[in-house]
Order: sequence, then structure tokens, then C-alpha cells
Amino acid sequence: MDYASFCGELNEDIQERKFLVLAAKCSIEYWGRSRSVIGAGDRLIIYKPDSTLLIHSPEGFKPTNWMSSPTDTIAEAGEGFFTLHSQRTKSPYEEMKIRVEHVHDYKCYCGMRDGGKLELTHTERDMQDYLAENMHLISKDFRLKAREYRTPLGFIDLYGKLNGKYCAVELKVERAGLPAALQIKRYKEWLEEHVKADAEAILVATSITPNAKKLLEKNRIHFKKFDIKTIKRPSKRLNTLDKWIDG
Amino acid sequence: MDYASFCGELNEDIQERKFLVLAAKCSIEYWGRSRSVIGAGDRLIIYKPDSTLLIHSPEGFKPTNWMSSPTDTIAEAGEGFFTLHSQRTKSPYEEMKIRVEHVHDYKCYCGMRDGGKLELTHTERDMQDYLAENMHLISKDFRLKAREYRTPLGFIDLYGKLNGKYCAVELKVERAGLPAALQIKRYKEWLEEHVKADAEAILVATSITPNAKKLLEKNRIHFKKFDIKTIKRPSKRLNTLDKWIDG
DNA sequence: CATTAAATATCGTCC
DNA sequence: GGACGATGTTTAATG
Repeated sequence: MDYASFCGELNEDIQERKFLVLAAKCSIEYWGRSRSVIGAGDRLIIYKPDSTLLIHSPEGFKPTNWMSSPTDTIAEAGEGFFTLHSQRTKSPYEEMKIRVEHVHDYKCYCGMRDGGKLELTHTERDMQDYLAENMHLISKDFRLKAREYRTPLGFIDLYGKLNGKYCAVELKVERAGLPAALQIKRYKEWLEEHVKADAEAILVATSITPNAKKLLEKNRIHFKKFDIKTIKRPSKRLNTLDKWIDG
Repeated sequence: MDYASFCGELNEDIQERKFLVLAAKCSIEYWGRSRSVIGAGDRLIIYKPDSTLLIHSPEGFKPTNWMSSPTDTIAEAGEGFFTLHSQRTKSPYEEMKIRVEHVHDYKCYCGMRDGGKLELTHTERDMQDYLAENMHLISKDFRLKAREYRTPLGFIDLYGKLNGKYCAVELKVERAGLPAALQIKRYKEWLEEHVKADAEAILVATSITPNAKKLLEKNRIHFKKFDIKTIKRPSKRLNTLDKWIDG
């Protein structure tokens, strides 16, 4: 098969910033931050109007390969095949070649517009907003002095006084592991060095791994279980679409 | 428009594990590890044979919303619209409702098979493999004793002796930041506590951020610039597809 | 622009 | 199955 005219059509559609979907048997080679190769297989090649390129196999969440916008992408006809050659036009430099052996189907969508804006809640920020107003849920005696208090080691999520001592509170929206435990430990040590006195520290999370718990106990850091997902109305309002979801 | 028969077709295609692509104007609501809502917009809805569900807007690498396999996904007709309702059948429980107001196009691919296996190189593992055999590139006097040496704080990538002292080597395939610097610092401190003597430590990375460099200097930790991407043949062989890429 | 932290992160691997 | 680290992470916020 001669792909010359097909490549011409493809390149026009790319130029016109259309949304392209190509179901094809292809092989892919990638150079850039790392390198990869994958042999022939049936995949969905998606090219977005912003020049993002995604290749999805029939399984899994992650694309087998991809190129992030901005890219220069062109189709080049070969004999019995054609290649899609994509290069990133910003740092870091990356490059991909897709060898298409057979086109199962080609679709091109013009004028697709997404005016929607994703509203996301029950995130760490929401947890911070909520607890800043409801610290009694963590400790009755805690008095908030600052949020995202800056230290040379990073930002202390919630900072204040507890039982006359300075206190750092670290929040995790999910299960706290060793990294979180080490972070709050560093904050406690920094506070103690900074104010030349004992300090308090609290790690707040949905749950905690055994290793992290051990480290907390060894360093006399409190752990408080808290799950923002159990709170009906986080501080940020979600513009729910209940009006149309089933009723 | 009446979507009853369309939903019937959709549900059949879903049942038959086909690869579905739906270009549509839709709104989406998600509950699960977090919550999100997005109003109407033109998006590409992709349903994979393994029940993965992806919704891509015309911009960006990341799907606006998604559901990871395994899911139960069904179409339900409404009046002038239909919904795609997807629920994750494994922990963590998640749920999504897509309200489709208008179908620009529907495509369904049957029998797509991807037998290819992605071969990835020039990754941190390759860097470790290569340097384990070529540590003279980092330091002539280093003598390797173990790889991925386990400590309570994590794994030391390369562990050995340097100038009569124990030495930890931390590898980063990209630019090293504060987290990497803190990690190697912890390893050095752990080694010194463990062997009750001075220890050495080396951070090996493509480059380093100023803050990280300061921390290293303050703690007498060496930094060595090394980029695995400049090495032609990493220890793992890449089955390049040069045979078909341009020549 | 560089840096830093969060993510509905995902994915493999090892215990 | 839980825990832990790496990722071609991407993305957003911030100095």
C-alpha cells in the first residue's frame, strides 16, 4: 500500500490542530530522558490539538509511549509503511518514531472544545483548610500560629503551640509512610534547635505504616488518625452535578 | 434524541471486551480516593478491553478523569442524554458517572492485540548496573561491597569502602534535589552511627540544585556528575529497531 | 525560569 | 497482600 496521500492528509490534519485517533499496528522507538523500544502491536495513537501524542495499548492505564506538548509531529511515507516522527520543541529534548505497518482505522475530530474546569476536593489542601478551622479534632490545646510555615527543610503544614511548646503538624491525605515520618521528625528537630527548647510534633493521616509508627514512637511524635473523606463538606465547596446525576 | 438503542449497542460492545472510542460532549462526576466534578465539554472517552476507562480533553498529557481496571461499566439511557456509570470492583472503591449530552462520533475496535513488550533502558537501574562495573568513573579508590544495601532508612544504592572508610553512594538518573541530598545525608549519618567512625558519602546525578549542593557541602558529602544517557551501551541491551528506523 | 511539593499519581518488586 | 521505591512521572504553585 502507498501511504503518500494518507500522510499528506495526516500532516494537514496535524497542521490544522485537529484531534486525531489512529488505530494501527505499529512499532515505537523513543529517545530522551531515557530510551525505549517496543515491537509491533495493535495500538491506539492519539494526537491532540495541543500536539500531545499518546499511544495506548488495549490494556492498562498508562500509555505505552507518549510525547508531551509541545511537539513537532509529522508523518512520512515509506514503502508499505509510514512513520510518525515526533520531537519535543522544549527542554528536555525528546524524540519518538512510530512505524505504522497497518492502519485499522483513522478518525479526525475538528473543533472539539473543552470549556469545563475540573473541580477537585478532598485533597491535602482541603484537609489543611478544614483542620485549620477545626484543630480541636486533632488536639484541644493546639493553638494555630501559621499555615505552611517556611523552614529551610520545607513547609510545616500547620504550626502553632501545644502545651506551651512549639508544635509542627504534618498532614497526609493518605497512608503515612517512612518519608512522612522522617519529614515531621526533621521539622521537630529543626524547631527544637531553632527555639532551644523541647518541641511537639503531630503527624495526621488516614493511617500509618508500621515502620513509620515505630519511628514516631522512638522520637516522641504524636500520630492522629484523620480522614478528610469522612467529612461531608470540606471547606472548599464542590459544585456538584447532582442536578443531572440520576436525581 | 433517544439513546436507548445506542446504550444497548454500547453495553454489548463493553460486554464483548472491545476497544471503544467515543467523542462526545459530556460532564463527569467522580467519587473515590478523592472527589471531582467537571462541567460539559468535548472529550474523548476511551474504554479498553481490560475495562480501563479514560477521558481525555483536547489538551494535556493527563486524562481529565479515569478509572483503573478492573471496573464494571455500563451505559444507561436517559431522556436526551445517557450516562456511563463505572465502578471499580477492587479496593480502593471508586465510582464515576459520565453524562453524555451529545455523541460526535462512536468507534469500536474488535480484536486489537498488542503482543509487544516495552524495553526501557537508561533508567536508574541501568545506571546502577553500569556503575557497579565501572566505579572508577566515580572514584578510583572505591571498593564495592554491596548493592541495594538495606538499612532501616531505606536501601543504599551502592555500598563499599573508600579511603578506609565506609561509603554510601546514592544514584539519581536526573537532577538531584533536596530530597536526594537529605537521603544520602541520612545514610551517611546512619553509617557513622552504625560503625562508630567517620563515613564517606557520594551523590551521583546528572546535575544538582543549588540548595541540595549547599546541604552536601555542609555535610562533607561528595557530588559526582554522571549521565547514563551519555553511555552508548548500558549493561542491559536494547533491541533497537534500527533495522526499520530510517536506515 | 528554577524549585518544590502533590497526585484519584501508576507500576514493579520484594518481603 | 502490604510496603517501599522509581518514574521518560506530570502538574501546579511559588519565589
